[in-house]
Amino acid sequence: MPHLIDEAETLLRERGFKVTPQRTLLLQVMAGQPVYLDADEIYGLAYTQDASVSLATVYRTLSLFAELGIVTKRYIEPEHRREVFRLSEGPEQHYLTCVRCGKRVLIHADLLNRMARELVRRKNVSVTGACACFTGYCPECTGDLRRGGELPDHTDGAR
Amino acid sequence: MPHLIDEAETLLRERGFKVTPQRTLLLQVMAGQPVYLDADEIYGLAYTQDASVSLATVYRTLSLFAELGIVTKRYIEPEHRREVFRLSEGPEQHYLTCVRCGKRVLIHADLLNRMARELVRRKNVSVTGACACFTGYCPECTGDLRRGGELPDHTDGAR
DNA sequence: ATTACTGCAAAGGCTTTGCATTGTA
DNA sequence: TACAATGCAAAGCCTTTGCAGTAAT
Repeated sequence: MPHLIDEAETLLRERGFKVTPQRTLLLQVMAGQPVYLDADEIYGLAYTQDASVSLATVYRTLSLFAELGIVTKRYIEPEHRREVFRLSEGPEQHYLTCVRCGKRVLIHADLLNRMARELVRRKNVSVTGACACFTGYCPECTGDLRRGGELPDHTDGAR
Repeated sequence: MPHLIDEAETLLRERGFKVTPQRTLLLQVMAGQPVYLDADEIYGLAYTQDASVSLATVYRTLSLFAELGIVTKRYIEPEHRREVFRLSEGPEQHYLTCVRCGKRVLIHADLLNRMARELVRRKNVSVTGACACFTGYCPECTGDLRRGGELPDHTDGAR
C-alpha cells in the first residue's frame, strides 16, 4: 500500500517533521508486513535493505509514528516483554496465544468493540483504546486435548 | 483472610518448598491489599514491617507464587511497564485507565467472561487467561469533556 | 542557513541471577 | 545435616537519551 506511505509522509511534512530515508524505509518495511512486529524485528527487516540504520532510530521513529497515529503500539505476548507495532490501518487486532504450541489466533475487533460499548453504557466511561491478550489453546490444540480427555467440552476459564 | 495464607503455606509445604518469614510476610502484606500491586509497592509494604527483606526475594517469591497459582500476575497500566500481582482470590479484575486524570476504573470480569465464551463458541479455542487493558476517560472526566463539547455523547473508540 | 534527524554509546528502569551465607525441615 | 532460600551486588533485557555530526527544507 504505497498510498499509506504517501499519507504518512504528507502528515509528517504537515506537522513540520522531516521525511528522511530512514523514515521512508521503516514505512515500507511495515507496509510489507501488516502484522505486529517488535522493534528488533523491524530493525532486522530494515537492516537488510540499509545496513546503516540504527536501532535507536527505529525506536525514535516508531515512537513518533505512534504519536502521530501512523502506527499502533501494543503488547500482545503473554509475557508482555516487548512492545510491538504495526501500521494503523484496518480494524484493530487482538490475539489469543496458545500456551501449548505458541501459535497466535487472531481475534477480530468486533467482540472487543461490543465489550467497549457495553462498558460505555454501564460505567459511563469513554473508551479510546483497548488491549486484550488472551491465553489458552488454539483450535488444533483444543481438539487434541479434548480427544485426550484433558479438556472439558467447554472452557472459557477467564476468571 | 488468614485462611488464604494458611492454604498458601500448606501448598508450599506440599510441594516441598519452605515456609520462610519472608514468604509469610509477603502473603500477609498482599492479603491486606487485595488489589494489583507492583513488586516495588509490595516490597515497600513489606519493608515497613521487616527492613531486612530484599527486593530480589520479593521478585523470587512472587514468581514462585505465580507458578503455584497463589498470586496472579498481570500488566494493567497502558504502558505495561511493570508487572503487578495480587493474591489469586475472587473474580479477575480488569481496568480502564483514564488518560486525563490517571484514575483506574475497575471492570468486573463478567464482560470479559462473556467475550471469552463468545470466542470459544466462534473460534473453537479454549481460554485459560485474559488480560484486558482499556484506556479512555473515567466517568468524571467523561462528564467534564461532554459538558465542554470535547466528546460526543457516545464513544466507544476501540478500533 | 536552520534546525531536525541520525548513529553511537552510554544510561535508565525493571527484572533476573551468581554467589556466599543463613535458616527451614 | 542437607539443601532450599536469602541478601547483596552485578548482570540482563528492552528502551531511552546525550552528544556531536549529518542532512532535509
